[in-house]
Amino acid sequence: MTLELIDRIRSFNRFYTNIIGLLDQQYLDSLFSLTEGRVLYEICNTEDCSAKKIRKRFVIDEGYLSRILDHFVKQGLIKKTRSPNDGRLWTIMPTEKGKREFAKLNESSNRLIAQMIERLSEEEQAELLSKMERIRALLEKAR
Amino acid sequence: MTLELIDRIRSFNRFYTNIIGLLDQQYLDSLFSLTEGRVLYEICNTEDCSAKKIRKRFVIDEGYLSRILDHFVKQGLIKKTRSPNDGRLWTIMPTEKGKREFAKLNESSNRLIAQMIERLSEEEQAELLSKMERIRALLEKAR
DNA sequence: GCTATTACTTGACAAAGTCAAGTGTATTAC
DNA sequence: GTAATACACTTGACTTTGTCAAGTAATAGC
Repeated sequence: MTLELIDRIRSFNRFYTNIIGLLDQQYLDSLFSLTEGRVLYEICNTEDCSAKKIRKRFVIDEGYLSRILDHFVKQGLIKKTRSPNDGRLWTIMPTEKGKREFAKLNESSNRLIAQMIERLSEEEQAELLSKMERIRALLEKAR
Repeated sequence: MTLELIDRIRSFNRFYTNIIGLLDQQYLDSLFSLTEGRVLYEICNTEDCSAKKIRKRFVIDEGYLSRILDHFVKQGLIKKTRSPNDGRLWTIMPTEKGKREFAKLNESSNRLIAQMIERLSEEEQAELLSKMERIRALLEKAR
């Protein structure tokens, strides 16, 4: 394996870290931190969501997550109910307000991505996506 | 522009955020935070480096950067000298120790990337890189 | 039923990042 | 030339974000 190859992959990683950083700046204007946004995303996109399931999706300290969820409850964004099957688990459901806030965040993320690619032709946009998905397939295969 | 396209790009972004997150965990074992590592990288890879130049490479609070540099000086990783041309600027140079520490960090990053792709064939590795570089070209063009 | 494990919570703390005012140097406008 | 302005960086005060470990309550394994 050449160092050249690795260096260039790392260069891409720095580049893409910046891209993600730019996109994440939207959170500065929102009510949410980046991590809170990610948590809300999982809550709104996971069947029978629980803290346990969220922690399977990405690395986050248990206590920190607990506090974020607590904060969401206080803001009226989610409801927690004890799971009927297993009393240690809490089932987490977004409230109507939670769904609305998530939809807002979602739209603003969509707008940003749209801006990011608006100057590309349709062909180029399709090419971009197909390359992304190929990268993902390769990296997942390599795990 | 279809929503489907945007959704799938966002899905890639979440995926790649996790990849970068995994790679960044190496910093937990090192003497540096992620941001410090990035700053040290720029110092070791920029001609006539200054705080101003670092801030052109990525978004970082001026005061925060100043403190990181101060910390590096105290650790003996860098030397700051007033620029002869413009007394407002400080020229930042890594010391021998700074270069060594950076080399360590660098090697451990290289190892991680090597691990990440070791199960791919040479052809697949080359394909991965070429797709990354095409993505970068497209996104830079679109700016 | 006793022990161990699991899911989550809480307290204390540290790290990371932000904001605004402050210092010294350079540039611009007259 | 000098007064006003801009620039590069520093410092103080602060908030946000994240971590660690001990604690509570429920379940699982024997």
